[in-house]
Amino acid sequence: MALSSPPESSSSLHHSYSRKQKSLGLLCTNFLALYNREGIETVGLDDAATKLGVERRRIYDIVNVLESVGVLTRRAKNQYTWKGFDAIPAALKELQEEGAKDTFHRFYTNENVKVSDDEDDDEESSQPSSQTDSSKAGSLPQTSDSSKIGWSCVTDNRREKSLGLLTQNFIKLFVCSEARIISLDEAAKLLLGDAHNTSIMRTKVRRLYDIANVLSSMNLIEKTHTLDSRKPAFKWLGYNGEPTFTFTLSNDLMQAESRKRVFGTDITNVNVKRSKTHENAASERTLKMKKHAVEESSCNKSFDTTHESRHGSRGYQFGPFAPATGTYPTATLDDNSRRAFDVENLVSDYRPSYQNQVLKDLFAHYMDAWKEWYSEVTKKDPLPNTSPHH
DNA sequence: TTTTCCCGCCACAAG
DNA sequence: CTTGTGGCGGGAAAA
Repeated sequence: MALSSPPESSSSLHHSYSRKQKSLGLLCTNFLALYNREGIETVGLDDAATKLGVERRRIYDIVNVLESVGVLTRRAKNQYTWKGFDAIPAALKELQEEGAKDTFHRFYTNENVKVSDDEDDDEESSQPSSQTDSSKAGSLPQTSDSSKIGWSCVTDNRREKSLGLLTQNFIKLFVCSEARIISLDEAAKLLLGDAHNTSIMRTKVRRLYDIANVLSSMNLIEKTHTLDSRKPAFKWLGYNGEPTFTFTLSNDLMQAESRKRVFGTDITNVNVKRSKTHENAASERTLKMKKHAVEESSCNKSFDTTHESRHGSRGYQFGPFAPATGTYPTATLDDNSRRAFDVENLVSDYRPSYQNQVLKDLFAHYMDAWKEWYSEVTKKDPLPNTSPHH
């Protein structure tokens, strides 16, 4: 047993295609690592797709939900403005107010999810002003709607059918109710208010999975289980700060990232395609870092006492998604720490993840910080390095 | 088996 | 027309 990792069957045969390395959540994490640093002000979709080695389509998914939370704003075709995590609080507040306004009176109880059967979400209701679009119009008395706070969700027309709105509505569920934990099934049902059409709901849930994954990588929510610890569900974390990688790395990484980027040659990210691909050789035994079992519950709670959202200053401060409110009935469970998860993906090179020089460099910095953090948390350092911290 | 959810077809809006 | 955006759901990996 060389590598920790999955409980896969016996001999590790060709590690074929793995969905985990293609997940939206991971992609989002990388996206954030790439753009969440001072100095960034615009992000181009092509640029992102190229650097991250994915198709455009996926970038749209991420960008749409990030925009729903204010981290990004569409500026023009193919171009977005980076607002950063600092824009989240305001966006959240806005959602809350907005949600409280319209028909979003959901009464939840700590132990019982009660939902009235009447209609529900779709926050566009509000003023029943029949806005029969087009056809001249000339002078409309109450035109109003001149976006007050940047992106407003009203004013939207046909096309705006999902993802962005779904994300906002999903967040409203948390932010406008007492519910701290909601399963996607419940969310889908609530955000649908109707549909028992399995088909409709199935699709909705698929979208929610996508959204939940990127929201998770931002640490706005966390995967857990319902109170009766049965069905998987998500817990609202709010804006506690850290987006996965919070430390700022030195300049050399910046440099690395801005290394030449030519159009014709995209990164080597091949499409392993899904299917039982035989997998190309590439089995180079290189790094084989043994991942210490972090399960030592020791590392949990620690940086919780003072959660200032001021990230950016160097230093580690990983936010291991930690069970801040440590309410895990039975410890253990799938504690796939985002962090450990990422480490594993980045370290193993027998499988190409979203590669790029950027990530390699990022990983190096990340490892250093991790070592430091590790030795501090568990008074024993994994290596001769001793952190000077008291 | 069920749950999670990636992939990419293809509709439709912009150039 | 071509290109940019993104619904939508099949079906395969993961649990």
